[in-house]
Amino acid sequence: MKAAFDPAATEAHWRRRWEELHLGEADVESSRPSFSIALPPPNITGALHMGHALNAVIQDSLSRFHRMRGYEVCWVPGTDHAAIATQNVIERQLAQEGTSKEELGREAFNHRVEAWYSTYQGRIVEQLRRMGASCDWTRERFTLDDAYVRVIRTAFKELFDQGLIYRGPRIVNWCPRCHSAISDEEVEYREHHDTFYFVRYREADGGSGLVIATTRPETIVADVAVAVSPDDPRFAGLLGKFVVEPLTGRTIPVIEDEAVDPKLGTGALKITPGHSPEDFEVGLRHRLPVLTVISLDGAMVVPEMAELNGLEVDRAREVAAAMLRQSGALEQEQPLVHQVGHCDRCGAVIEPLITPQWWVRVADLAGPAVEVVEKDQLTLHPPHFRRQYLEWMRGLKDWCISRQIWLGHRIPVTTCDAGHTFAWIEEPEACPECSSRELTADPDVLDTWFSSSLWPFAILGWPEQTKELERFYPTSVLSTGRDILWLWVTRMVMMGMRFTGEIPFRDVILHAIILGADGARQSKSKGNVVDPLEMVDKYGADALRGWGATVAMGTQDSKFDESRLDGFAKFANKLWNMVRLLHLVHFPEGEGRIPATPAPAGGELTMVDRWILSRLSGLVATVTAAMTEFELGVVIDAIYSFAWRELADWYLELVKQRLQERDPAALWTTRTALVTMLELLHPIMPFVTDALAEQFDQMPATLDQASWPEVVSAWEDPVAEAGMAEFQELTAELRSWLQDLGVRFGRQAPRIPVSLTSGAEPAVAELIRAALPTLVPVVWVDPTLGEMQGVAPLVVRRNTVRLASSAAGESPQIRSRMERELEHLLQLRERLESHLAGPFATNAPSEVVQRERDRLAEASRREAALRSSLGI
RNA sequence: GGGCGCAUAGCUCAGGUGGUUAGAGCGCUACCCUGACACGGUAGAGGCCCCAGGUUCGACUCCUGGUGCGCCCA
Repeated sequence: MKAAFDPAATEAHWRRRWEELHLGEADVESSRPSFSIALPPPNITGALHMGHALNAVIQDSLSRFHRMRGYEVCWVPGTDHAAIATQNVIERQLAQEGTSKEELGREAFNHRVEAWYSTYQGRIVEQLRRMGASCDWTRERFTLDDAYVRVIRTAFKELFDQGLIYRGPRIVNWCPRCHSAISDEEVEYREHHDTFYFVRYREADGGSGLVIATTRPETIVADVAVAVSPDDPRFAGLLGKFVVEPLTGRTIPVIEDEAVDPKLGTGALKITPGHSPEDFEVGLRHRLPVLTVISLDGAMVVPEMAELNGLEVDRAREVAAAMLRQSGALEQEQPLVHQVGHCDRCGAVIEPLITPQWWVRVADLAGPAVEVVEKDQLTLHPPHFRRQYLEWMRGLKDWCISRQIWLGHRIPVTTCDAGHTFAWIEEPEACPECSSRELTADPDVLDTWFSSSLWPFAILGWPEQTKELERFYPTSVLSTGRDILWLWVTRMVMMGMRFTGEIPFRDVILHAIILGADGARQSKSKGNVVDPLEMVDKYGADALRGWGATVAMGTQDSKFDESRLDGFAKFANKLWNMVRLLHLVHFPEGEGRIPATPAPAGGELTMVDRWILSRLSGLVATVTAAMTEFELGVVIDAIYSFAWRELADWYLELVKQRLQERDPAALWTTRTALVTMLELLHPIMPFVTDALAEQFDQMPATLDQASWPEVVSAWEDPVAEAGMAEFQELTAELRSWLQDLGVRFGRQAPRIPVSLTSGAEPAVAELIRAALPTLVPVVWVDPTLGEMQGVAPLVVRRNTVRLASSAAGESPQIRSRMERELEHLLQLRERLESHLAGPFATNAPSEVVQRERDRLAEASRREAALRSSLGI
């Protein structure tokens, strides 16, 4: 074995091996229980970032764990065509090239899109593979595949035929840049510093009227009413009267409506149903007409007012304000900070507009989706998302699923010249009702969240009743970023319930968002995106995965911290060398596989062997429980500290000599501990663990095919654990003591002669006597020999160590250390005494009280010893 | 404005059904290139566990209020 772990060389080899073994490929015919995951299909708009990496780590770790536990695992990968996002990216490219999609034409545009897809699809798959994702690549899906198109049309037609999808003019979030409607969830609210304009509307009969406050004076020309809060005394006399809209002079009524907040602005609100969602609702309630003065391009359409007509909205706002100022209607202007909707894809300001769109009637769909969470058939992790989910679902409005863009799935609806409108799966040539061949296809495309809402069952072959569906649906786990809960998870649940009658997944893991090192969300424009491949190249895939495990369970968004990867890269190397230690025993000069040796009889195991086996058994229990609860952070912490802080730092250090002597108990115990640890770690760090498992004889081709370790209760050994604890404490104290004495620790430095008096059980005393000098440069001498004057003995529990040499001389360091220690003990004793003298002694459980009494006794003993040493 | 989450070492983060001396990685100091590993070892410095009340024998942990930050929704 080489002296250091080389991730780059190892990883390529193991990726190939896993593929040769068809590791990720699910067998529908097997008799094992099922475990399935639908990979949230990444947007094919770009490469994956560290958030995707985290999600891949979670899913892959769970997949590998379940394989080892004997499940038939089916983890289906894929990508999403992300229509609006991709179209935006390509449009930006075209703009840079000085052209546009209109200039290019549909066909050439589609070629550009295909080229883009093939580049990034490959890139994404490459990234996943490099991270070690053991997906079932044979089942990879893309949301534009023919089969997927059919799924979408089938689902759409079913909903359409049942009246759950309808078309109608309603106010929508219109992005003038994308030239499309977008859903409520795709609107991002940002703070704007604008002006609050206070505008007087006089009464039609000449009265002074009232003043409204608005941020959008340009829409005054589309006002159809002024509303005030019911029973607002300020406006009581005006109700039912008419006021004059101050730009074009139209008369409009004053109405009352609950939606008006009397405390906001002036308490009077202009009502513009054509350009405000809230006003649209008010308009419906009062049967008001709708005026539209803004085009789909975001320009004013007011033929009767040349000053405004054709202007961009922003410019029109200034012009309208100027006109009002001039006419005296504008009475006041105030700065106002408020939230303004932006398109979360392109950043343009959203223009609420009335356009005909396709809608999903969600009322019927939401019910079952609420029920399954209420009844805990579907569990959200972390649990606080449960309430958020339920509240959001209960307040759900109809979902706008049509988009006016070029890219995406066409809405499968056609209208004939006789006016028959019908949905289809195969594109029709004639109207099914009247056989007319004069057909007009709907020009819109579908929201990508509609198509991806079908993902968990679409990838398993729905609407056919496939074996895959029978076998792997409902899927077991869905893991995704917590920002996707509304956009996607909720919709998958609704659609899953509607089309399959079952939940699409049992557990949903909502992981944290990975922020850039600067604390901001990763974005290309901010330049803080970290490419997982770069991290894999630099630290190795296992290190990246170790990092992923530590952040997997955070409830809070997490700043990316590269130093964590560095730590795990070092850990991988540590593991490598732990195995190498045993390997060198068997093969001092070459290659070979560490042989499996027979288990020794119980009596041959030393206390140290029994200690590490006991710890190992506890580790198996901890890791298994944590894996089952998806607590990857607990898993990696537990294994890390066992491997490094117990197995490497103590067991291997103590067993070296016995290994050289080929002590069978030592060989067997070391191998057992190493192999079990590798098995437990394999789901999270598959490369280094497989590379190391390969160094052992009688191992499966990959640890994925090993069976998950069982807790061995016979290994539990409290006696060995207690003995080792005493040994470890004495060792640590002795090292510290010697350091304070100024003892040199070099290779050339002579061993320090010390004597030991131990009141511990013979086995523990023997352990100390035999093993301690292998860890600390001391040599035991007879306690009856002369003791170094002026240097106090070291007392740890039942053991006393005295310095027997004259080499160190009188040591001021040790004296000051003793004094510090004494001071500490005095404080501790006082605290304990007052504690025990108070109500604690009578009220606390007796074992807690006893523990405190023991501490006090121990402290008093040490104090007395110290005092005598210090001569005070 | 409503809801949710968070506040722990210089930085990034764990943690605990309330009970010894609160942990990790990285960084920092000193010593050690010892036959697994310098991608290492040993020792160490560094914490009013955000603030104020409350419950309790006992609060970093539970409750209330406050402050600050983040996210989601209006």
